[in-house]
Amino acid sequence: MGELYKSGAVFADDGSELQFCSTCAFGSVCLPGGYDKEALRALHCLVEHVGPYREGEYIFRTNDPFGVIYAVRGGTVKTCTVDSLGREQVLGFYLPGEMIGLNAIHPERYPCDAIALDAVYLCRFSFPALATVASQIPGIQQQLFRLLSKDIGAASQLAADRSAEERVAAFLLGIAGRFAARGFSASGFHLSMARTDIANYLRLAAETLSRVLRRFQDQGLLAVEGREVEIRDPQALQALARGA
Amino acid sequence: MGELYKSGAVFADDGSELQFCSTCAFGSVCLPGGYDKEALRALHCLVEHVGPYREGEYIFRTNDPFGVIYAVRGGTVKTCTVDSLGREQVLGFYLPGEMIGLNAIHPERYPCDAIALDAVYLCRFSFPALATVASQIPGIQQQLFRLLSKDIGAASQLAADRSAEERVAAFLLGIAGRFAARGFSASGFHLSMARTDIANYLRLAAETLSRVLRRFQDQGLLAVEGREVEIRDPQALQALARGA
DNA sequence: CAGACGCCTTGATCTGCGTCAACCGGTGCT
DNA sequence: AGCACCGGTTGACGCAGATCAAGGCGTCTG
Repeated sequence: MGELYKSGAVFADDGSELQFCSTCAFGSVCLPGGYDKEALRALHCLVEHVGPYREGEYIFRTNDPFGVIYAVRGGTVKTCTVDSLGREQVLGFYLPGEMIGLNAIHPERYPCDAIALDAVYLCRFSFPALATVASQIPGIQQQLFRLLSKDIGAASQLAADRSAEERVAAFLLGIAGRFAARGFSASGFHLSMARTDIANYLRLAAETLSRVLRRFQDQGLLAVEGREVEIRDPQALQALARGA
Repeated sequence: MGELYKSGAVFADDGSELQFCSTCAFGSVCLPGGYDKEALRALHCLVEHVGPYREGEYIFRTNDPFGVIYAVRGGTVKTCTVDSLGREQVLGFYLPGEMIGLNAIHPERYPCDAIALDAVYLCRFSFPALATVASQIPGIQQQLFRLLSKDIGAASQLAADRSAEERVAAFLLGIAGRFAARGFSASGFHLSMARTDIANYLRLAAETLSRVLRRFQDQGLLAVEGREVEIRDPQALQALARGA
């Protein structure tokens, strides 16, 4: 396995402003060298860097009034709801470059908790301010629409009716792809979330997740050691994820 | 049971333009008498009325290139995907006043099929044109953000890990609430979708849905007769939906 | 009008996954 | 060092809901 992902919190490599932005959700519209300098300036003057949040800290809580959205700069965040009789439901995990809080626009309150899973650094955007900028800069409005639309797709994906093996395979490939998109290794990586959280996210019992991982490992599809994962046979996993 | 909902396709009562708009997703920003006359004019000149689509007709298909979104004016639409081995997954049902196609913005292709369940009338909006209007009229941009955000919530709701009874109870109350929001009866209504579709949407077998409905009926929570539903004890259903 | 087909329901059986229980190794606290 | 605790794994068992099978009813078709 590689080195980068073993060193703890996931981060853009050298920590410079520029590197942060290259992994960010707005990267495509506001990277220096990209065609939209104006967008870059506008965003840079409305973003606030916040963090670090420590493991277990809340970034926002269910029912907090909505005002800001966040982009993850470093670390990992989970969002979850807890229903009327205390059952937790993990809604998502967010890696660097991903956006949190978009599901709060409609109810105007956060409909879930957001919790740091390790040391978390964020960019905070006032949503009203961002909306104003968006109405002046089409690229940014467009990007917001895309991000929102993408989240609908992600949630529908989760809602699909699939077996334990399909879900686990799809989850691992999904994570791998997201790491790859940020320039990390897609074959070996560190999971910053507990088995419990992954299982909950996949709507499985932790025991079931454990058994599926063992089975995959016995079949040589991957190697798992604690939270370190190495994908050995992505083709076969793809096939499983699609319901072979 | 009442009369209106027995007469077939669901529609705003008198069919006038004004009535259509009062049930529409943009109603709140563009109703005459509302404060934003400008928005009203802008939207009215970019909307196209289309339909009727007949039962079973496709409004769009998976992988069609994205260009337009639709608001339902009359009738009911279902969206669904079919996975690599032909398993269908119903993603949603859309009643008058609801928006279809928002999940296509990101991939720039429709990620699902949209199929008419009865006689369907739609308002069609070119999305690029709508985005342009949105950047000039804050209320419309805001409304689009809200609609997108709402869909994330709806999809997450569906993804929640709940028992057959919880899902069915929540579904019926959800439909009732949406009818009520459009000015129809919340206690008695007509389902325009087949049991198969509802079951699929709820990730249940059709047989399970049938049994749960029977049980609810035996407990006096509701009366079902084919596709006619009458909610008898909304309190109790609420309790069940929350996982009593 | 007869037959066929689709939709829904009901009953019997099967099974994937949840639940319960026990155990292991690592980590932090006293 | 000793102990408690937490996260993860494994095995035995049970159950909610899927699957299989059959039958009823309404509608379309020839």
